[in-house]
Amino acid sequence: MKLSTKGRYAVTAMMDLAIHDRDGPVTLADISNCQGISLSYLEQLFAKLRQTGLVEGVRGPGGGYRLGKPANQISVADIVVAVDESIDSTRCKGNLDCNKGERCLTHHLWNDLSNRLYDFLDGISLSEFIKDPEVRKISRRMDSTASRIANMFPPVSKAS
Amino acid sequence: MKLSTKGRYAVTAMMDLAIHDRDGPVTLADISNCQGISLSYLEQLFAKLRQTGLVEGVRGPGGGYRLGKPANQISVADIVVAVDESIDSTRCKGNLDCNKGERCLTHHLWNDLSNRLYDFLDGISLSEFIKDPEVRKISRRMDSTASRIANMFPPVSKAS
DNA sequence: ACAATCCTTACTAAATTAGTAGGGTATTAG
DNA sequence: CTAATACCCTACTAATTTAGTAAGGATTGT
Repeated sequence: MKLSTKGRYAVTAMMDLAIHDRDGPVTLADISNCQGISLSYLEQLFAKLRQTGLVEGVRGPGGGYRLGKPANQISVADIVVAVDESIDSTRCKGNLDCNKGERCLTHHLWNDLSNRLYDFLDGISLSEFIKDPEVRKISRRMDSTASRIANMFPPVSKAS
Repeated sequence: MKLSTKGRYAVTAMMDLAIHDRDGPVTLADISNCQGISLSYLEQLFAKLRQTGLVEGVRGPGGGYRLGKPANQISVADIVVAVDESIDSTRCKGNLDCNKGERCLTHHLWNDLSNRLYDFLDGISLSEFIKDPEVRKISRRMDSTASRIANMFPPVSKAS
């Protein structure tokens, strides 16, 4: 388990997708504009997200990305793992005996913690965040302005 | 909140200190040997740990490091924050309006998550790990075999 | 056809992480 | 006192990761 800016970008981008899920696909250009990172870097991240089925690309005009699964089936851990390849937990594996085997228990402890952290993040789904009252408020305001646009690009059927 | 190998080194090192707290100070050389990282790098980490009062250096022959506070008053979050300076959460602050202010809510959401993560890690203290049954078992075995040696060479045995 | 958008690859620059080197300072056993 | 131990500090380097650039495809709605 590792958590860096890369993971943060991925998680916030996925939040964005979750919030606008009903309004049709979200373009990377929008996210790039919002988060202030380059389009290409986002494309790298989304390549991984797509490979793991977390997002689904929609090509052509009016296209973009949408969630690959329902928001309540996507956990924060899923996202972090998809983009932030995990840490190599032990260095003294096998060849080194770690001070006559006695001290290796700290690695066991770390694994313990790492698992707990994973479980914690795995218990938080994207859908939880949309329930946040403050988000609902803002989101509703958005809907009124965006729904007309959404009518021009109506909900595309799941062509897959 | 950020979590990298640096944080892992610090946390495992602190676990080591917590386990051997009764046996006197733990030397960086021992930890270096255990974790397979250089002494100098450890010294850099421990400089930060010392500055935040998480550890206490004991100089002279037989010296080393010990916990700066009782193990139950040191959380994993404390350690991670001490060595892994936190992520800069927002880029579009102030000058950039984040898509007319609408999309900035993802940053709010990230903060929300980040706080939850912090609280989670803050709720895990070092003393919890020592209670781990498997650790107690190994730790006890160590004590019995090493305590006599430890009495002759008070700090720790590094015989080979 | 055309433009919007995803998709892919290759390369580069900046930042961070990890490690080295070498000097110093405080402590204490003998 | 002296020497050994071990903390403390600064500066440098190498490796890795992060972030960005560039350029070109592929797909699809209008």
